[in-house]
Amino acid sequence: MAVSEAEAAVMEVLWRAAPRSAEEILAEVGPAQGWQEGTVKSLLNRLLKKKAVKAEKDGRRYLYTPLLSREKYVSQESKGLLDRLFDGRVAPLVAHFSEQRKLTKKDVAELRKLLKELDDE
Amino acid sequence: MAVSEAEAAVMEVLWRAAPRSAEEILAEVGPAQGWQEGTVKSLLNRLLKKKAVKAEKDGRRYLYTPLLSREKYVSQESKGLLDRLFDGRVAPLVAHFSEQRKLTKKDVAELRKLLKELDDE
DNA sequence: CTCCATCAATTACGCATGTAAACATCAATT
DNA sequence: AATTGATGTTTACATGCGTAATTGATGGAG
Repeated sequence: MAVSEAEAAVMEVLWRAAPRSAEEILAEVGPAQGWQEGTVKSLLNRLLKKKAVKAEKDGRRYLYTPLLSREKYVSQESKGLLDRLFDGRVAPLVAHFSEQRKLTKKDVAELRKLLKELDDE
Repeated sequence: MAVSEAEAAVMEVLWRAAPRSAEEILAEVGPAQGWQEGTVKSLLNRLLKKKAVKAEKDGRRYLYTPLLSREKYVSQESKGLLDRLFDGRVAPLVAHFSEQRKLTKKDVAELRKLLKELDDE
């Protein structure tokens, strides 16, 4: 079962710093998403069921820690999109953004650097 | 309302060639996805409701044509992923694929070419 | 004309999701 | 010990999705 988008918002908090209590997570994600307590609790429980986080007791409450790494999650999502829309190839994806003028100067500079580094191998 | 993944599979058929009848669409997408008639009809109707396709009567049946372009769909999906996972910047996305060794020789060659063309502007 | 075959439209159903209320537990306070 | 406040657990409910069966319309065969 995949981690949904709302669940991912909770994961993001945990990826920034963990372990965290439900209260801390709510404080960080609640306002931005307009969520309240029950919602965050539910998301945490679904993440537990999906083995994307684990919880350890800390006195009266629990502290949550990610089990699924951000790297892994990002990989899955990215690969999914790439396969579905660009036949699994990266260059067409970048070409797409280029056509949409979504490449900033900084992007271009970084891409150049990246390619140069690939050369030096 | 967003076009779902199953719906997108139907759109792909129409993007390849349109207008098409439900029967033709089924023939092309059914076997690959393991769908049968009713499923494809439902998806077509949902796409109609979402204004992603239009239908025009052709004798006893309908011919379907995309209203949503593939370009636009790809843009929405790509931008969504980019914003959610890479803070809206392209270079980190490519760096990610590079680290995952998902860049083929061909990708690298094409990226080089792309950057060169950007130079010539 | 009536009946059948062919399409499309409607309805259905289980599961995931987003969102949250209700309930349970338990430590701390009165 | 009883109450309260903080937390976590369970249940709920509307919506969307994947999948399909059922119903409805309509043009062609007899």
